[in-house]
Amino acid sequence: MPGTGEEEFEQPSEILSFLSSPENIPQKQPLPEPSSPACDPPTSPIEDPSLQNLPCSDLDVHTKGITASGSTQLSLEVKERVAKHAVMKRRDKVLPLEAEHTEITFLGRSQSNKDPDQARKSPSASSRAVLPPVSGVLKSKRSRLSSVPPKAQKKQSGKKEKPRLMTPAEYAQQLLETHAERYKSSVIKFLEGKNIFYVGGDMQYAGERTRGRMELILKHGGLLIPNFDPKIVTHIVTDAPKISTLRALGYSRLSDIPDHIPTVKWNWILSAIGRTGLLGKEDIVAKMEEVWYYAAFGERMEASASRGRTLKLQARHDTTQGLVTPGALTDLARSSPLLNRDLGPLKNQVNRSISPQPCVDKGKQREISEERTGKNLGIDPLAEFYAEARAAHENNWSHFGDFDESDSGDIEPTADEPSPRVSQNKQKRGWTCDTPQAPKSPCVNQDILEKLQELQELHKAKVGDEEHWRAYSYNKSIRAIHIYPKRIQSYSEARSIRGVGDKTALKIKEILQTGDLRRINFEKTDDVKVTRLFQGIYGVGQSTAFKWYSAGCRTLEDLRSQKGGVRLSSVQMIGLQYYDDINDRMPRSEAKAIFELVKPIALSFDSKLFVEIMGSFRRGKADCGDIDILITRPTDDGQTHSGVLKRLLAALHKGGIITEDLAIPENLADLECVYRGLCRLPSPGSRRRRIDFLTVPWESRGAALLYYTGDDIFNRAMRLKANKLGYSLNQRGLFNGVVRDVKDRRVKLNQGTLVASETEEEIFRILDVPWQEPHERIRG
DNA sequence: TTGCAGTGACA
DNA sequence: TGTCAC
DNA sequence: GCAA
Ligand SMILES: O=c1ccn([C@H]2C[C@H](O)[C@@H](COP(=O)(O)OP(=O)(O)OP(=O)(O)O)O2)c(=O)[nH]1
Ligand SMILES: [Mg+2]
Repeated sequence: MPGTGEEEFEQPSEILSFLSSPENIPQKQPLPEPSSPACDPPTSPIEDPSLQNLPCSDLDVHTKGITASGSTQLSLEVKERVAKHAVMKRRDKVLPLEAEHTEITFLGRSQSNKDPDQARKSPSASSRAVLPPVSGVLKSKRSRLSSVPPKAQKKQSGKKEKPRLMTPAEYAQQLLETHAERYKSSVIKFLEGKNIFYVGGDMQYAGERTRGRMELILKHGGLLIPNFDPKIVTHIVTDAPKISTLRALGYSRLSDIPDHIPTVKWNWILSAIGRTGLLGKEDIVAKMEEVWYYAAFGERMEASASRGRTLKLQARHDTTQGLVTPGALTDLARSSPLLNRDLGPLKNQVNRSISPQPCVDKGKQREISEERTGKNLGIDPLAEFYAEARAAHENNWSHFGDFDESDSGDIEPTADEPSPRVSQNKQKRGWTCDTPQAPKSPCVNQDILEKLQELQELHKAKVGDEEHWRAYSYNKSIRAIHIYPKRIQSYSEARSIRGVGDKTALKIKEILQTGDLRRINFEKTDDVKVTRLFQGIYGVGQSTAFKWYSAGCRTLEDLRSQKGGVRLSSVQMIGLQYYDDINDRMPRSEAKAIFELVKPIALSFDSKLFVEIMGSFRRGKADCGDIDILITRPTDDGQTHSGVLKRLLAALHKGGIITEDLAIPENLADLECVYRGLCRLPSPGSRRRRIDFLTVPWESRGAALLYYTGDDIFNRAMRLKANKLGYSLNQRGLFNGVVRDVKDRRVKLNQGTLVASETEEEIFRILDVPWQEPHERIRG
């Protein structure tokens, strides 16, 4: 519809001012504009190249207006919060955008600015992760049985010149006998009086990590107990999995460990060491009393908590594993003796020697695990700590100020100004204003990213809170690594990146050393594959998928034939019927074409309607998983958009554009409602596409725009930041003073008072998030 | 140990 | 309420 | 899984 653009341009002032908020001004796209010309001739008949840019002067005027009025409006309190938050703005920010954008539309007017390679990009996290099972299936076989990839073997044989092999107990003994004296040094002996039994990852031999740690224990005044004796030992320090730890202790159950002996992780000591620079011995020792915080096993938390802490962790495990069918099935399918699969690669190692693996000789196993944890940079058991300290000083990429997990920081694409500290070391990464460029998809750590992404997808497909958050966490690690400028070289370097913890760092190390990540194949079991297939059906999630799997279904055909008596809801039937279509992403041009059919119809009902296409389209993505359309209308003339959706849907049904309904708003007359359905271009051979309508009251348009533009991860990050600042953000607005139910959060007792909702920038500004164009709001 | 966004539709 | 989706 |  070439006409639309023109028409909109002449909108009356109120609309104009709404539209001219920065997000709607055609961007002059300073984008990287990667070479490749081959791409994306916008095939849409609607695409009209003749519609050119607006003069950008609007932008300045508008922005000025906003800031002026804004500053007077900000309450002191708010300012303070913002100022406080500004601290974390100093982080080094990088524009995370995938150089993806093709065009930014302005009410039909468009400016195309094609970008080639977006299409190849991995699907955004928001898209339903239904990778065609093929990819998984094909790859999966590979090294399931050969647990030591060739590369690894080569490596080890080449570079290991290990000192004499000793068991941990032997080494501890030796230390006690020969070296104890040398630790009279000036370090704070916060371990004085503590008798520690240390369990490393490997019971057979004391690896370099184990040795280093034992020395540290002694160095800080601890007494190492070579052989566990409950009458002597006061603390058990272990990073090993439950089973190994128990074996080392000679117990068969965690509950056999006497209650007076806290069982803690190495972190317990590590963080105490970390405090030596800051606190005196007293304080450190006091801190160390909070032993539960470092409890090695959730089940034992109570025991460690002599100071009356209680726990829910056990319960949590119970509930997740208590989902009988799925849980049991998965575990059975694994035929692994280990029920707790959360222990990461380290445990994986141990596991291998136990589980029905076409086993590998013990020696090799050991070397791998040693190698992973030590060597390279990491011989030093303090490596982690150094890395952290270093990070805090010279490396602004990671741990920064002591500001919470600044997910909020992630919201910001790049620092508006280089913080002084930042500008010095890291000028390489085109700073501040200078860098409209995403880390290229062939990122230096690409191999790592791919592996982690795969793992993330696998976890996403599983049931249970645990898996859910694990996937969430992977997302963060992945983004952090993606942004990280250098090739990661070691465990400690990985560890120094905010968002990469112990488990992930170990995985990275494995990838670096072996080029592979066994955890992937370990997780990629049959049930996960099938389950992912099922979850590709619209309306089917983890729960249903696992239910069907337990009912014996394995293929879509099984479902069609109701094998095992499974029943599909009507929505799921539609989802199944159009499985391929729905899981396909449409080219941007098609989204546009459909939209351009819809919009005029809506406008024909009421020319003052605001009808825009949102979601990935507005973010400029080259392909869209669906079409998201926002409808609202100014109320200055006393009218509203109430009822238009109903009429619009009727018309679209009639015109054969909408073909199926998936969810119909409760009350079509409300100003705010949501519709979901399927649609198609009325041309032969066209595929079904998902389409969503969202109508909102005019006053909510800013918040709605923000919400509906996404991406989802960006939204969550933004909302998280809002919370941290004491606000609450949703699709209707930004609210202040929301009181939440203590214990059992999430529940709001109070709706709060509206702070902002009419424009996007207002919300950005109050939250002190630098303005970002839709195409910059990509975090998936 | 806790929290990790916040909502609507549907069965 | 749990499940799924945005 | 990560951070606090
Ligand atoms: O969990 C979610 C999912 C979506 N959204 C918002 C952001 C998103 O951009 C918008 C539209 O959702 P959709 O699922 O269509 O995602 P998209 O960003 O448009 O990507 P796709 O191309 O897959 O449609 O709704 C959320 O806030 N949270
Ligand atoms: Mg979408």
